[in-house]
Amino acid sequence: MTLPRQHSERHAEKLVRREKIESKNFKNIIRDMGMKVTDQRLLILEALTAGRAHVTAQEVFEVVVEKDASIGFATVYRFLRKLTESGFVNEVRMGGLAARYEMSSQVHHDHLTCTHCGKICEFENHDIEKLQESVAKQFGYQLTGHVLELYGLCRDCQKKST
Amino acid sequence: MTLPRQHSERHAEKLVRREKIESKNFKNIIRDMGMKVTDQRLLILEALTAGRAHVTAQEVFEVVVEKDASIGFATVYRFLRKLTESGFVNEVRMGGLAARYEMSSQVHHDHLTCTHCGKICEFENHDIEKLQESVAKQFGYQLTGHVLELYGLCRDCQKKST
DNA sequence: ATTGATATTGATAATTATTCTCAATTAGTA
DNA sequence: TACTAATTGAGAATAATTATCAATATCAAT
Repeated sequence: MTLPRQHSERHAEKLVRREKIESKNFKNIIRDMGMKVTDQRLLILEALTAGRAHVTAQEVFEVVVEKDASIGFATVYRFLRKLTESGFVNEVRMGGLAARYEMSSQVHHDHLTCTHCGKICEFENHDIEKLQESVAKQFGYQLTGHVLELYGLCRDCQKKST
Repeated sequence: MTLPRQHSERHAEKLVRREKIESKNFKNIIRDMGMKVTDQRLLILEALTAGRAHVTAQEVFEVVVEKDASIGFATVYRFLRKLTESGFVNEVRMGGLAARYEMSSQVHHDHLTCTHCGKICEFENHDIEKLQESVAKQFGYQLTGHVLELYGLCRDCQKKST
């Protein structure tokens, strides 16, 4: 299947422009962290943004090594840690499994999961967040993050189980 | 400091009685799991109940090895896993740190964990629980459970990292 | 552009927590 | 008491992550 030439050219142009913009943003992210901009770091950020969310360090490494066969996984681990510490990336850990990473979205949310069908609703509740802060303060902790997962039966599954 | 003889005798009696009762309960827990009762397993349960909550496998091992120098840490790990799978024990994991274990209590509580040293505080906040209920209701869910883990820097680690 | 101080890199060793293996021992039962 | 299957301890194996260090690349100042 071929597209009309004009269309395809415009498409290519757009891609190039977008790549430049992203690259610029990536560079700014790295500079914001007070670090030097390197090809390896740009590739890692690209992999995190382009691929699916919740990837392991190994998965990031496998994507990046395609474009730069000489990269070492220590570099990936190192940079992921820095990104996590700076808050640009979220680290999610489950059991004893490898940590998974995702670009932190600006929009914070928690999850409400149906224990029967697995449907997930995202929600955000400012009052809960404030109470969490106050609990942490009460114990002398400086809050840096939280995991709140609610489990229940969704409307559909409540009907079915009756 | 010495106590009046009578008192001290009664005290000793109580201790013995309690030990027997606990030992019986421990045996029942093990039998409920369909496993054989061994001295090692009784000692592990004793350590989990007597010591402070939220201990690592290594910490359990260190307590138990005092009473039975020949025990291997594989035995501790193995049994802790079984206890966790059977729900008699709760496993709490934070970051890449060692898992921590506690006897599952009837009293519900959430955790506030230090991301630096792994120290865990338990808390209970009725307001948060009520808000969770209302979020669930809002989405038409019938709430059955939740996980709330707060992460932060404890007072000590805040000082150290300055 | 060249240089130089310093950060970064890749390879590999080290570490940490946990699990696996297996021969010897032990608990529960017949 | 003897048998059978579960359990044990020691140490090897694994898996994820971090530390080490000499070689290289970045960036700021010239």
